[in-house]
Amino acid sequence: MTDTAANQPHKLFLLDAFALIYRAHFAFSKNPRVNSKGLNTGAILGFTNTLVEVLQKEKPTHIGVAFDAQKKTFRHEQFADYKAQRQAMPEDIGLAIPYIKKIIKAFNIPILVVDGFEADDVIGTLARRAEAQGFGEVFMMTPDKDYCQLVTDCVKIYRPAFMGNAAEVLDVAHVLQRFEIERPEQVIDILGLQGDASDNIPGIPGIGEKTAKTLIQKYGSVENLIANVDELKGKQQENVRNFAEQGLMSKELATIHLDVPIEFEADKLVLDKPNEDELRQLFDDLEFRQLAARVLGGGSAAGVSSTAAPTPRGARRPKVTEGQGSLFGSSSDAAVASGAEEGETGSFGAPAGPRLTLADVPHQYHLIDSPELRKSLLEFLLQQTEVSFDTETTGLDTMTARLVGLSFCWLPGEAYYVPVPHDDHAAAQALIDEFRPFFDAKGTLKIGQNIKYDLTILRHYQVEVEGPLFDTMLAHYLLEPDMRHNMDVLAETYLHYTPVSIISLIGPKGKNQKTMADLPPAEVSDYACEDADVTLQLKHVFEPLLKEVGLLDLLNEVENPLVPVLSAIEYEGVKIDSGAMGEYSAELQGYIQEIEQQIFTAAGQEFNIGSPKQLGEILFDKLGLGGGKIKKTKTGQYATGEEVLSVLAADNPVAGLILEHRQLTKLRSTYVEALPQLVCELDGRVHTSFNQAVTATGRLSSTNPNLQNIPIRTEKGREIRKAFVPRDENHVLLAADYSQVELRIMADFSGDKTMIEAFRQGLDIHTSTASKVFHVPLAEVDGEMRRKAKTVNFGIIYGISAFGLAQRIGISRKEATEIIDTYFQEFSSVKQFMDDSINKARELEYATTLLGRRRYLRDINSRNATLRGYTERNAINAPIQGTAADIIKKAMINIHDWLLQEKLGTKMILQVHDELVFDAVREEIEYITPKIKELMATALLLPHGVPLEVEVGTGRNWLQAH
DNA sequence: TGGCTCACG
DNA sequence: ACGTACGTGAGCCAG
Repeated sequence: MTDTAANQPHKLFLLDAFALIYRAHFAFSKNPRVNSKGLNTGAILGFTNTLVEVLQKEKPTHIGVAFDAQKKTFRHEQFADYKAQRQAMPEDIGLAIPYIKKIIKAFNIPILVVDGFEADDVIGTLARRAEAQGFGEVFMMTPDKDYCQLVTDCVKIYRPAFMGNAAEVLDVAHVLQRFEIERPEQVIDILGLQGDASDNIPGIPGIGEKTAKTLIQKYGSVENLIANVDELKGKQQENVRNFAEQGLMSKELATIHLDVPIEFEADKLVLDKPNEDELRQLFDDLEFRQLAARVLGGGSAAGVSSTAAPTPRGARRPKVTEGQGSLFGSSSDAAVASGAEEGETGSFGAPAGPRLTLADVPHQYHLIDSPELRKSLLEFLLQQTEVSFDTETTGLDTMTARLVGLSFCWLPGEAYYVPVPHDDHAAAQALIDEFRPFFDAKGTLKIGQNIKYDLTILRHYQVEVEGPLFDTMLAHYLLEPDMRHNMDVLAETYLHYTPVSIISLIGPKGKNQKTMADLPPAEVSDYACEDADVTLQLKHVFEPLLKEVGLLDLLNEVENPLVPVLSAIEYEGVKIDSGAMGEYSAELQGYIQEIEQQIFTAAGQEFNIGSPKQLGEILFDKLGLGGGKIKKTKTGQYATGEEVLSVLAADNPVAGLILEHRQLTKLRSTYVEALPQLVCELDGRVHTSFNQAVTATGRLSSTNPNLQNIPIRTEKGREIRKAFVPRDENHVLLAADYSQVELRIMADFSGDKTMIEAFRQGLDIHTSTASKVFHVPLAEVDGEMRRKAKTVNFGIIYGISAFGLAQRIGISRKEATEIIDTYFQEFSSVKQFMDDSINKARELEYATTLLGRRRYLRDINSRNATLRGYTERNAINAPIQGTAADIIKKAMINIHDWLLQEKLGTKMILQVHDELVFDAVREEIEYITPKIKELMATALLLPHGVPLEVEVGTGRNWLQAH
């Protein structure tokens, strides 16, 4: 009976199953978890983790999990379109549900379903009835904001931890603040007015979040608003009048019903002990080892299925997709609990579990530590057609790291580790030289994970590794461009194997962290061998997958051959004139202080100009700028971005001063101060890292420092380029730029006669566009028209919108629409191309470049208009931006090969998306200039034959070279 | 750590 | 009606 509820600190948790499941599924969508049977377990793991977390942390006394009824609910009958827009449940979720129900049952937690009602009605009703019975605390566990209408002093929302956010309890105060209302029930009125796109609740046209809040603050409810519709003005009045019925219906739909025919019987919801055997079986089937250890106690999970026989040595490479598990034994006894299992969102704390070592799986890893053994290893290496190798070093910075060891593997499960005497450079060099024949061997495929790192390390020992190469990181990048390509995760996902973590060897990050050099070779050996082994096995998984989707050529002809090119570029580095930087820093400092004083005087006080928060308060609260309409950021702060301040600058000079201050401090801290600090002491140059596996489109990115965003657009910024100089008097910088590559690609892909003709004639493309769009002869295009046309041209590549164009050139949306319409009349094939790109992407759910590189566009058919729009613009832009990336990558490979082949001293030192920079030997300039132009222009031929043009310049610094 | 702002193509 | 141009990386502030 329920009489015990009244006076004890009872704590009831009611979970909204579907809401939590959808969210969990989404959380794993970036790196899906698939077990060896091919089941996507993300939703199951996420949901179960949330459940376990709440059980362990919150210790509820009572609990229940509510599911939506399978049949139609009363809402469908009331309103035919209800949830009609919602996509069908993803297949993975449908498959996950039975498992989740089984898990809930194994926990002995009741499942609550009432025919004709949704989970929120069930939960709402139970919460109300629990409160009426004097129950202590009720938590509705859900990420769904509709529940805000139900919150009382006793009933709260519990939003579980998610994507790094801590769990959060929402009480009455939170709700009132968030919706700016007086009573929680008014949440329904807000939702009734503004609607809810995901549930297809229409609301009233023209009313969004802000208007809804304002109107409810004034009128209190939808009904009262309608009653006083006469007070409203213009279009708004019309809308409220015409859609009054729809508003009331929307309110009704948003209302959670509290009269579901279900009793609240506290004793049926008392938290019971789980059925451990059932849970163990389920976790075992699902391969949730970490979770099993956490819920059922350490070690127990690993012991369950240890009877599985190790895979015999002869049985190589069972296919993962067939659910066989990996070479390292059946997946259930090989992969033991490890910190990595729970994914990398960080939201699921992973306490240290029992960890088996490699000793528990079949492998033969050998330490090769004598001249005789090395000789013998080399002989074997030279007989192989493909070998994976890995370097162990003292750190991640290629400039300072020393080699500690080399590992090699050519048969799965069998690897060799060669320690390198890292404290004696001559001895290390001698040992590496022993293996030179292998690195020089042109017939041997060298396989590595992020092999650029290994190449650069070896380059410091004068070893230039000969291709062909195969990088598993890049292989995965082509397969799944928007995921991470960390080897441990790849091993988990594709081999169902958990590699030894590096932390277990060198300790956690901190000042006591060891390096590989601090450990005896015997301890490093297994780790190093395992890396080479896993890499080899990943290659064998990825290669057929790539072949299947037609990406193997792109990998073998572009990405892999680019690796040594980038390694060489990074190794060379760029010389920085630190003295010039120092002088410029002082000069900037002078300007900054001057402006600072002016700002303080204008503000009447000193404050931190760099703090958007303080700045906003000064500008808007103290000085009262902005005249009424003040933009805020989504976190509720005043927006103080460039856009806002440049508008304000018309009213008050302070805004302009702040913009100038921003610009100067940015230049100082990001470039002038930071760059000299990154100059390598050994050679006086900065060595950036080019990341080949981060962008969604196929471009490179540059970090540490980022040399792809060195200022050029403003005069004071441009100065910085003067400090990028050639290595010595005998060199100059040579910069080669593609002119308008992306527009040329679009002209070619669309086959637009007008635009192609303009490029063929060598016209200035923006002037030519202006002439067409504004209907004036070429000669009469003025600067303003050209500027606008240029913005339009860029806009086209990005998937133009009238709003965006209007914003950027400061015209009305109507004018922007007219310009775009005219543009599409004049360049009708371009319009056709954009439509085709979207339609093709709708069908395939990805877009491709000229070389077949893919960008997945899984939201292209989303019902969410904003998301869909964003994805549609990607469908237009990705092939263009990505093809430009394909082209310059090809050019880099060809130029690098040519420079080597001709034994020239000129070095490629930078790539900036459409530009290559060289440290050029003076005497070579005449010879190389036309060749570089030619190699860039012909790296790839566009299908319709639109020519690519390249501009080359030279100078004593990067600025002059342009 | 995430949000904001701003540097580049 | 909705919200609004594509792709990056870094420094600073605030919690």
